[in-house]
Amino acid sequence: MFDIYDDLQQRGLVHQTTDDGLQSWLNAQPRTVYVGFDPTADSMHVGHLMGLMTLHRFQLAGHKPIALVGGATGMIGDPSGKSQERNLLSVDELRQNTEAMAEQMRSFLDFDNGENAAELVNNLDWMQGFSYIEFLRDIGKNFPVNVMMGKDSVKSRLDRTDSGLSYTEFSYMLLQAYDFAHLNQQFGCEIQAGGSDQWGNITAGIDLGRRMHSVSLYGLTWPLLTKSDGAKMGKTESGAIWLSPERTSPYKFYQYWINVADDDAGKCLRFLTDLSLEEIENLDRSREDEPHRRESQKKLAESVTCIVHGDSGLHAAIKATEVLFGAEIENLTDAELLDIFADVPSVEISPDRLSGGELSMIDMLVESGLCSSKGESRRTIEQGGGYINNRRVDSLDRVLSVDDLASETVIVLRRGKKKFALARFPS
RNA sequence: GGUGGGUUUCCCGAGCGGUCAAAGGGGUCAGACUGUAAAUCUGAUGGCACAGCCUUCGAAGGUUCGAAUCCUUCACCCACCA
Repeated sequence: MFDIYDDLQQRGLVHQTTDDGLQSWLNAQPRTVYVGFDPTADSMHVGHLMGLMTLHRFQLAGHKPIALVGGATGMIGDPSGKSQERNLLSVDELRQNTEAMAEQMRSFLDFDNGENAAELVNNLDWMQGFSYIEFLRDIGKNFPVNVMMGKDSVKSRLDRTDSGLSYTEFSYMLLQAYDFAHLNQQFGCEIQAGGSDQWGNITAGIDLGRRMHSVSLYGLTWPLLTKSDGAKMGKTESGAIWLSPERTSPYKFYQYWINVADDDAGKCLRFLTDLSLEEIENLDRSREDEPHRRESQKKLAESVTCIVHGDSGLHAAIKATEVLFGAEIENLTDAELLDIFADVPSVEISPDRLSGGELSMIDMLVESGLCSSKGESRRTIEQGGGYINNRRVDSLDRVLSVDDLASETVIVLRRGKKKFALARFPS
């Protein structure tokens, strides 16, 4: 067992705690900690990494982690940090999402290592048996509305004139609070961790535990992971970065971390990797002294991709990176190319047009979707932004031929630095 | 209800009878530099059969050799007065 509090503290992961004695309490004996995840989609995304890694660390330190998937709370929608009432998901969607997320947890937590094996629970299991009357009598009775009204998550919504807060969302914290009390009874769980926006819900659970069972519970929040420019980590113009390879390919996932700004790299390394503090400090120094080597980003991308996608996913991502950012592409097989460019859009074109010498680069860029009009295509080529197999096209009249095939039937097109498309000419 | 002002290309915003596909800025896209970064610099930025042609300036009509620019009607927005 190592000092988890000290570890979290040094990594900057302690935002708020409910008790100053938390550190010694944690070190006294193995404890059971829980973090909740709402099943809002059929995959988790980068935003969930903080919670997953926190549980992961607790487990490494010798404590018992419980990952709670909110099958029940997900039906309500947490108003914390949300500016608008949420749309309700269907029971069916929630069930699928819950299962998919549970599967993804396996990369982060060990569910069968005996002593402090992780537990996976779904609050729907204990919530669905409740009748409304029962819940009001047993649970609701313990919540003073005036206290609830004081919570930031509620207050901020009441202050808005453009979007209110439904009774349903207002009641959300009762459900989450009950989860904590319930896990305490069932698993002896005594501490709940969460993002800083969960503070209100966590303390509500602690209050409930004291009122219902006279137990002392603890809470811990981590800071929100944001970028130095204020934006949310894990969001790109094209949407969130997901953990599921179907939604975000390992290559894209890897690239996201490779491209993390220097200013954010240190934080990400501390929050999202298992690297020792000593290693991280070395990387900090490397970023300072030889930033061009980007050791931090490489290490970060490697580490995070590996835990999410495993060794094979990591290797695929690195291989793809080498090809995409390497020299001219040639002498590869279709299989290799299609694998590497798995998440690149592709168009299928009749091979006759290739052998007939009638397929111009101008048309090709438009047909592949890299350019939206011939004018744009023309411009791109004129400015040196059009590439075939990573080799720049220098003439507006360039016509594609069978000699341009990078593999049996594929030509790799590129616009600018990073936008690729595949043209396939199946025979 | 009355009187003025507005509606411009992705956004903001100039233009006020021909030299207007329409200044300038932002954004975006390419290029250079670089570290697959940031900053910076350069170029591009309606479509096409691209030294030319076609379609755009709230909508529909009209005046004129010619209109984003003038007139009429309609729609929406803003300001001031009731």
